Amino acid sequence: MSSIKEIAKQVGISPASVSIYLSNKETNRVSAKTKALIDQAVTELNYHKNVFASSLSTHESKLIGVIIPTILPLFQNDYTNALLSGLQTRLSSFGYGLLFFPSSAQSSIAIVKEQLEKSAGCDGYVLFSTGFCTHEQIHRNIEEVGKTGKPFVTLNIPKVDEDVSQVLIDDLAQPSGARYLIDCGHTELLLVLGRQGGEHTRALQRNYKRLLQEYGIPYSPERVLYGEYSEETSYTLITNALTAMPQITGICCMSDIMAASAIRAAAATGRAVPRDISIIGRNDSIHARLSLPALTTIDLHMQQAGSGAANVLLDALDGSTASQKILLSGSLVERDSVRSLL
Amino acid sequence: MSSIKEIAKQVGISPASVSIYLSNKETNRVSAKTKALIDQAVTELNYHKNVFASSLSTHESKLIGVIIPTILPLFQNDYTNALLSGLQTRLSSFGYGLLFFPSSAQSSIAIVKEQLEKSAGCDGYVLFSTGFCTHEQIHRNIEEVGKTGKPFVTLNIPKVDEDVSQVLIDDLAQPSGARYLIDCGHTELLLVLGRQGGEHTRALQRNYKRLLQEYGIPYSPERVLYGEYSEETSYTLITNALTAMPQITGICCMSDIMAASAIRAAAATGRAVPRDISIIGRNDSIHARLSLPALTTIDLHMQQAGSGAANVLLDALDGSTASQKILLSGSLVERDSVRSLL
DNA sequence: ATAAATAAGTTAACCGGTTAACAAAGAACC
DNA sequence: GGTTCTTTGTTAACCGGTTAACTTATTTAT
Repeated sequence: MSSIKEIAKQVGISPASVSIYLSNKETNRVSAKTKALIDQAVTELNYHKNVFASSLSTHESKLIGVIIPTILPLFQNDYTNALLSGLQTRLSSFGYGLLFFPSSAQSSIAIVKEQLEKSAGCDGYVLFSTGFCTHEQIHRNIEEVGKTGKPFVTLNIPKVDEDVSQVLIDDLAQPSGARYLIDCGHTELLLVLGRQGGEHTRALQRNYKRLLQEYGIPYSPERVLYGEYSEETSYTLITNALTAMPQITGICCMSDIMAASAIRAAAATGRAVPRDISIIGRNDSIHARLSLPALTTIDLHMQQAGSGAANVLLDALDGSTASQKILLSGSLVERDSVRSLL
Repeated sequence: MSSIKEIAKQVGISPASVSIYLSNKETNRVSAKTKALIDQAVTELNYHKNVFASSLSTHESKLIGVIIPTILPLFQNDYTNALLSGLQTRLSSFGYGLLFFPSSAQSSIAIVKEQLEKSAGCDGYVLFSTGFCTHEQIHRNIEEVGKTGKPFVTLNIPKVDEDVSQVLIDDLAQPSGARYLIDCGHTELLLVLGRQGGEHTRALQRNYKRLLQEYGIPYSPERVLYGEYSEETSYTLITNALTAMPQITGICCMSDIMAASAIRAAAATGRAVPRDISIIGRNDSIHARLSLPALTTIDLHMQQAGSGAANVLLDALDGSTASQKILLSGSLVERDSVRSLL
């Protein structure tokens, strides 16, 4: 590893001059001749600036820490990937890199602590909430990240009172899909949720109950499934449910993956979609476009949420101290998996 | 941001002692009593070790740089995500974090250079190859990363002569799917490739030609499509191709996404899969399991490749200097999208 | 011709931790 | 009682870059 000193030695100047030039190529404190010599030495010695040394001095690392409290492998989840994608794209265009920390812990809170442990030095953080986080844990995690004193945004988190920047997706807790099915005349519904105990699931379920009440449709627990966002679990559960309850005409799923599984489950139990049964997904991920029939779904604008979070963070990094709350609404994407009964 | 000095001051000892304890809690150079005091101060002052300062001293950052030469948003690609997932999971369990650098450049080579520019200080690198990389660029990129002197692994890269560690997927360049279709009696084939010019696509195409020759099947360019790994592009191209060439009975796709699109295209042109037309995918991603009929596909074991790469890197980080080449074979996963004509 | 401004560069302290080398006090040993 | 070993620390240099303050030589202005 060549250092700034070696460059300086080769050119025959002081390390300071090299640093001055390298951190601002337009400086007029280094002559054109010397600049050229430095450039040459940089190439010859294959010099790359040590970010760590540099950050240590400048107190700026151009690195954002990503805190995702999950025990599942990363990069395997639709929601998170879309969010990350939007985030990365935007941050990257402002010169910021992303940092993912290791963690061997098992609980949401311990993971966050462990990841923060190794992260001091980042310019800011993005805190995700996942299907593993309970209400209580979300608050603790926000508090923990807050203690770093660095700017941060929370993402994919149910609305929270704390005075922190957050990008909220209005429809995250809204059973908009179910409402649409009801509006299309369906009353015999199946609701496929994520992970039992997770805050996302709980909030959605709460509002679903309220929705049924509003329409005077009875709520029955056996019509609520916990598919755990997994295609296998949801396929099995839905297949069983459809067999046990042939009167079902509409399935509202909390994710497109589970909705795609629902299509398969419908086929497995001899039903055609949407003729015999209507299915609605959520997220408008690629699965919605690929499945046959293509899924009617709620676009949660996850990618936009990611870039929105990046914007908020960028503002804070820029010195803005006010916490921002960005509210995104989901939108219905009508495709071919829902039939109106009216 | 509290520092080690503040801890030291509060406890009334030298910063060195704090550092000694904090970098090895089992040390016997600090008394139990002092240890407790330090722990207390750490909690009270909410101290987190500055990784950068620490790495600077120890020349170890526990951070791996991920170099992905693409201009597309990250985390939106099946292949890459599976690879990253395997990589992250394994590296994480050994305490390594992942670093993604920003880049605004447009060419594969410039991106790699720019990302390396900001990365000195990582303990090692993972170099991806993408559909954007030509043969020439892949070599240049390897050379560029090699110049850092840090251990690195190449991933998702067609076999390369250089003496560098690489995880190879044997089937990356093999038209195993096409061979299977032919073995099932299909001779009127459509090949759906990725991006024209990309090395992955080129290698596969070359070997596909050879395969047809081997079986005495004529090769015709209009039966080769460049779907660009995109569901829309491939859907349009395949729909058109099926309309123009009704004799086609088998479609071999370079990705599951394109295969899923092929199913939709088949439906759009009035064909049933696999009755009228057989379709085979590649990667065994979630799309293969979700589509209806479920896709017969080639499992490339991407996730395993990722963790394999992590292992190789871990070895190198551990001091092993020999470059390793890990060879993974793809395996056929038979589902419901291919019908035997024999 | 002289003062003031500019150009080009240097010195040295600092960022926050780490670690080799050293030190002082008490315990253990002969 | 003197020597050696432990225990529990400290000092100071260093990692690689940055930057305020300073210096010297050269222009420019008056």
